[in-house]
Amino acid sequence: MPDNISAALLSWYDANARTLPWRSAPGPYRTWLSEVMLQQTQVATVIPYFERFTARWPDFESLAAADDADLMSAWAGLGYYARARNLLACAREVAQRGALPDSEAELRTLPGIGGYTAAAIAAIAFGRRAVVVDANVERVVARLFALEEALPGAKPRIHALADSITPQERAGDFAQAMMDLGATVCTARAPACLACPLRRACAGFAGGAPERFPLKARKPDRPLRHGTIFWAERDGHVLLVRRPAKGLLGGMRALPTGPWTDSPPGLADAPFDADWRIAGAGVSHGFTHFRLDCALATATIAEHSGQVTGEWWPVAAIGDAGLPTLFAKAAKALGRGR
DNA sequence: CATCCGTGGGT
DNA sequence: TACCCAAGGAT
Repeated sequence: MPDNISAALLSWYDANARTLPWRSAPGPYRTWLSEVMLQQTQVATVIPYFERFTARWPDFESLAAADDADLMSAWAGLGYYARARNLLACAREVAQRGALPDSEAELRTLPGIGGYTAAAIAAIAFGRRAVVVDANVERVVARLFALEEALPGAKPRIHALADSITPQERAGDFAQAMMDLGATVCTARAPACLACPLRRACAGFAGGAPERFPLKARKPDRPLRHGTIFWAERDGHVLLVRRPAKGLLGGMRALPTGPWTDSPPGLADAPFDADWRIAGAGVSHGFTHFRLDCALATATIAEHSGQVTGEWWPVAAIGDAGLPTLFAKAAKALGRGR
């Protein structure tokens, strides 16, 4: 049965593989870059970022020489900004070593490369047999075997089952085929079982309710937190700061804020004394594990007193500052965004 | 092992 | 609308 599954899937893939930028001119650099961008991020979102990155930084050497701020700005909007910091650290390490290692174990030691990404690069870029398990594979496997054990506890079991159906040859194509299948046929909400090449082998389909798998524990509600975002304008420029390297939106250029709190903090934590005014509209933003409501405070000043650490950015070019979405929303709400 | 870490698409 | 979900990794 395992051989039947991989053969049927590879045959389907040969006829139905998606055309994706990283599948043309393949190689270690493009495979690595795409896999990092695709972590917890959908294909449609990644494509324009991948195109811009590969046009500007076509190989490890050019990326390794990139300016940190330029890299972070180019990543702005893609989320999970630790990926961008690790991307740069990884590129510099690879440039120093001369090449990306081709074994799972060595790949696994590089910044930003965990178990999934190491397996994916080994299989896709280097033709190694590796067991590649992402959320698509988890879903397809859970349905194929009608797995009653819930995630995340079922991960070891799913990995073993994925191993059992991974072929000795073409493991990279097999992995990509599983992900294409999960993204286009074996989807989370309404799987298109009648179009599935694995239908006859699928215990979930046989049971009549494949969409029930994989079982998952319900996630707790996200708490609501509050903050204030400060828009300080002087002579056509707005004050921007660099957030601390670690933590939320770490390392990103940003508008000044105070810490997030359980109730609206108002004008506490303003970057300097001024005639701050709360704007009529605020911004709401959802993060992975909490929701955030922010008031917007504005001040226009002739010159600031005291030390202000940050940079004064042309308001007309605020769209080029590389701001994370929360702050891009704030600029837009104030009529300064694009 | 549980938390933390973004964002946009789809329903 | 509110929620689930996505080519996960680091701590």
